[in-house]
Amino acid sequence: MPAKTARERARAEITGEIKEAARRRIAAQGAVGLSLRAVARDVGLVSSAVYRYFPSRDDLITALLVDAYNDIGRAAEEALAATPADDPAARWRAVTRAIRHWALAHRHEYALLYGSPVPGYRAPELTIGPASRVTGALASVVADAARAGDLTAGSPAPALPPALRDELVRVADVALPGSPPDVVFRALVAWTQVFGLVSFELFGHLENVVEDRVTFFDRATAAMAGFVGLPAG
Amino acid sequence: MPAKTARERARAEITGEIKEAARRRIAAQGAVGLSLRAVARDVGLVSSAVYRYFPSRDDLITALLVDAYNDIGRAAEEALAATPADDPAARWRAVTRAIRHWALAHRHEYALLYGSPVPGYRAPELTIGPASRVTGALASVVADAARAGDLTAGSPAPALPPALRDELVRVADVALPGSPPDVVFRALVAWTQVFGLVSFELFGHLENVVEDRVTFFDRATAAMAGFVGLPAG
DNA sequence: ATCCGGACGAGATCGCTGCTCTCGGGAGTG
DNA sequence: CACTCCCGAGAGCAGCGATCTCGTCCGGAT
Repeated sequence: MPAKTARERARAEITGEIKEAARRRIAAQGAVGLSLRAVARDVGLVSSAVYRYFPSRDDLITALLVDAYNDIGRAAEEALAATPADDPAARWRAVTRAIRHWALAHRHEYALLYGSPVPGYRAPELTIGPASRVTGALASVVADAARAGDLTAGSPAPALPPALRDELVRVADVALPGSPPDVVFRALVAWTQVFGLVSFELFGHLENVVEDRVTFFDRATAAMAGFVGLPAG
Repeated sequence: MPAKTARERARAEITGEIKEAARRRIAAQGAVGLSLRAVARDVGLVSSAVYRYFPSRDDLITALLVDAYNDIGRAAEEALAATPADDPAARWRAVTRAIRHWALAHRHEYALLYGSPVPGYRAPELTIGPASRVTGALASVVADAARAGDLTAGSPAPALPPALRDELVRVADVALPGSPPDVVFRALVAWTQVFGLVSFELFGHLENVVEDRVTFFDRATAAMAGFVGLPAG
């Protein structure tokens, strides 16, 4: 099957060059400032030629979006794989740290993924797979600990409303198999906290508030790990 | 001093019309799609005339940014004022609910404030005042409870590193007077959680995860109120 | 009452953008 | 060898932000 014709190879190569040039321009000026004509100039093409490879500017951005989701997802998964399985709190910190690290190294791509959505732009279905890789890495930390019976019982929370409870059971089925709704709930809260914190740091809302970002982030994620009930190894 | 000349009145009025038209267009298509020429057409001006009122498109956006910060800040403060002072947990929920409510009613303006910053655009100093109103409302809930000695002691956290501790003391001085560093730390974590959750909901990251957003949000903020140590009245 | 400076709106213009269409050449297929 | 189809170039369109010039008219000072 990989009997590629010369045409196919050339096409794949130029597609890659276009994406690479677009990535560089996004890193420099952000996604909203991405100019298809500038990308074309970078790769030595005339602007109309780029349309042979991407039907529109949005499709080019979508391709980069998928790549970025896979990239941060892979970073999270690698961090997970590199951390001993018997220390759930350390695993949580490792994954969240990997997320922050990737975000700092790819500010504009992170903004593309988790910042304001482009108005009128609806993320195609094919993005949800790659998008869930990061979340899956975070979820597996909690799910693994829950399955192993390692979670410390949280402070007794008031019972969740039945409707929400049912929803969380459904979430557990796909993302945190074996976790009770209460754990799913806490995991979701911690999940939003992580990205809220990273976004605040990247988008400048921590300016004049916290300067030692590394320490603060580590402490915050550790605290949220405690909130979820992940025991320190 | 308010002896406005006809010119000044006309100028203020047209400035307001331009901002109002721009607000409408932002509500419709978001800030990145804001076209100065379209705004000019809306108010019956030629595009170059708008430059008599705003030196550039960015300055127009900045004006709207300040208005939006003040708007969400006022919403938060009003929610605070309308809630009995003796129930810290309820006050926290009220303020966070007001934030979410405003965000849902002004999606694109919220995205302008808390989404991806416009690349190359540096928020002028004059935005930081209005920007801190929301944060101030949230902070005062915690600070008031702390001053009143109402905070339940959190689970014993490991001592904060001295450098971070000093920073948090400084933060307490300006935003949470009378609160110990540990409380400031928890408040900051809860703060990022609130905006992380709102942003995730607005930017579509809760799609296919949680559908009953209202209940989930209320439970999440209640849980974070507990995390901070705010007692239920 | 007159006069002059400054504010203001219109219009033209520049360089840029995303996107479409047409044309010509060359590579792969029969 | 002939045919098809892919691909790049180029021209062109409408729209954009921004600048400049040119009349006009308002308002305060003389």
